[in-house]
Amino acid sequence: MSEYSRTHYCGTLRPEQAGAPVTVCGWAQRRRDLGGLLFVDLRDRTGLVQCVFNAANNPEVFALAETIRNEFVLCVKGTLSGRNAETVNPEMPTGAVEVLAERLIILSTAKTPPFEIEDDTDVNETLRLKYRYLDLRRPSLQKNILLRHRAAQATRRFFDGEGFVEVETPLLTKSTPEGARDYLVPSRVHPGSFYALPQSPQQYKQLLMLAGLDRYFQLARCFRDEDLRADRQPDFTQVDIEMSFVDVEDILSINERFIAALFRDVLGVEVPLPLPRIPYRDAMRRFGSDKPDLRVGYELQDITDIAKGCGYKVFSGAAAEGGVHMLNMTGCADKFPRRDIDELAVWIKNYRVGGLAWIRLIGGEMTTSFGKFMTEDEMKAILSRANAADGDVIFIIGDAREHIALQALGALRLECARRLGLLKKNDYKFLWVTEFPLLEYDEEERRYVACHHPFTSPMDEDIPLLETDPGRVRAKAYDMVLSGTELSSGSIRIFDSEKQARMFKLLGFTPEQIEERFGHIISAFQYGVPPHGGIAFGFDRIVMLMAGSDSIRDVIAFPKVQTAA
RNA sequence: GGCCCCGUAGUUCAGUUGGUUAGAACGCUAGCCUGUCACGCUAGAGGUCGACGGUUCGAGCCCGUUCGGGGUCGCCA
Repeated sequence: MSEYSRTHYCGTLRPEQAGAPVTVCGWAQRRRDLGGLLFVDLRDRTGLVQCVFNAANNPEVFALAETIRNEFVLCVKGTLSGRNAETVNPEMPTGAVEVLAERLIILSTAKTPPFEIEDDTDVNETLRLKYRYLDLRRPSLQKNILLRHRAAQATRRFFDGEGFVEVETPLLTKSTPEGARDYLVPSRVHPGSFYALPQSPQQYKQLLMLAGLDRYFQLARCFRDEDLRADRQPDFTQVDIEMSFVDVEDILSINERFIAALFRDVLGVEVPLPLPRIPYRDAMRRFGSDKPDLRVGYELQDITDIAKGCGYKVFSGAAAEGGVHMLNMTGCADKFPRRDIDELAVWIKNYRVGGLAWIRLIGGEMTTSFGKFMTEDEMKAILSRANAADGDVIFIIGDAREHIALQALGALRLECARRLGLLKKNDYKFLWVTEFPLLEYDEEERRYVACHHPFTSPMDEDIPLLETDPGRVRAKAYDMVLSGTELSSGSIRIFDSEKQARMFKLLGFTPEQIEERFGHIISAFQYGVPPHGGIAFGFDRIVMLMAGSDSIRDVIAFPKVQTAA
């Protein structure tokens, strides 16, 4: 035992231990010097405890204590003492006790930190990241890191309990064929060649199914060389899962039980199961998003039929090729005065739409941005479909590209909800979005590309459409969504080599490209493939939402900034 | 790559129409103080107003460029 061997953590001391000799170690949070009496709040990861230095009892120790400054690292030996009733601090968990210091070891001195190590200081994030080791001393970040740890352990417990095997897959891999940009690592052995860091362990986990591991999981580090967002880092962690002899139902069932167990174990929050399921197409039409936020009640409505051939050229033009959609913010006309609507009309252009049409019904009067172009009947049809009443404000967006109109209106729905204060942090609204499209047409490459990845299985009933109408084929692909954030994404894989060949052909790969990019996995698939599928959760995002944080950086010990530095 | 926002003591901010020596709070330093806990009191130090250029008799403030940071769209199989 060294002379500074700790007997107790600071934040754990309670009156029951009074009278005991204690040795506590930590950082000086604050010093209160009353002349002959000196108080030091000592901090470790469990919290604070007050240490008392008394000049009358122990002048030498007191003299040394007077040199203590914030963030000095100390070892204090003494006796734990219950405080007199009038000196108890009810604000602190350890407020009923204090350490009467008999010995002090200053283990390390410290410069004055560039910002105060406290939760309620709102310090510039750049500075906090520069001194991340100091930032991480703040209780709120310590709490987040601990929360992340508990979430990771709960994840391992759950999947271990369900018979999953944790397998590590390589970080230095062959470049993946499609998707995000890879991070590259030069090879010493093969000059001019590069390893790619994995965007996900996709092909490895499928090989593990071929290998007969049956149920695999991994807390997998993944890398994508794309621009950052508040909820996106180039270097992140997935809860990666793959299962054999399953179809969509099995995957959804076990993974919603996982998320329920996680929220119960870590937060004490009960997630009602089964989670609601919304097919992708409905999600887009009702919410203008493939990750709808169900904390918001307002839904979109399709008025393409009414808009078709109406007097307003903007609508009729959009309706002819794309769609016109409407959002009635019922009873919110007074919350969105004309000035705010004009502001939203400018803001919405970010979403690549031409503008925002609106109807405002207030005080028995109707004002609208487009009424003069419509017949009375056309206007009535819109109001009737909106089930409009006095006090409503209705937004309408049309575009020749229907998904653009829907996405813009979906973004507007969320922006309105944000302004109305409807997005509550502790309101956890989960759902599955299912039946994602298998393919989408890439205008630049002039071919269909896989929405998910080229191993995603089409839905059985849509297989006949593969060659005739590829854009309409739905996939056995699903996302779990929590309050407007995509938590996970997965699919059932193709395990039939004939079907896989059709898929590659559809994607426009030449035999040479297929051999070069997927040759390895295709030859593996000739040796007995179980039906299999999986999913991957964005672990950082889950923890971010659990922590009630707006930024993924708050739950990563050493995050990157927008320039990926 | 596009759009929007931010940049003034160590920190968080204020700074009038462009006008003398750029302020406050917290923090820091020194002194006093034996029951504080955001201790108190007294005194003090601390600024290239992100950088560069321009307009002006005069710029923290106006204009341009640029750097750094954030949000977002594109992008993210």
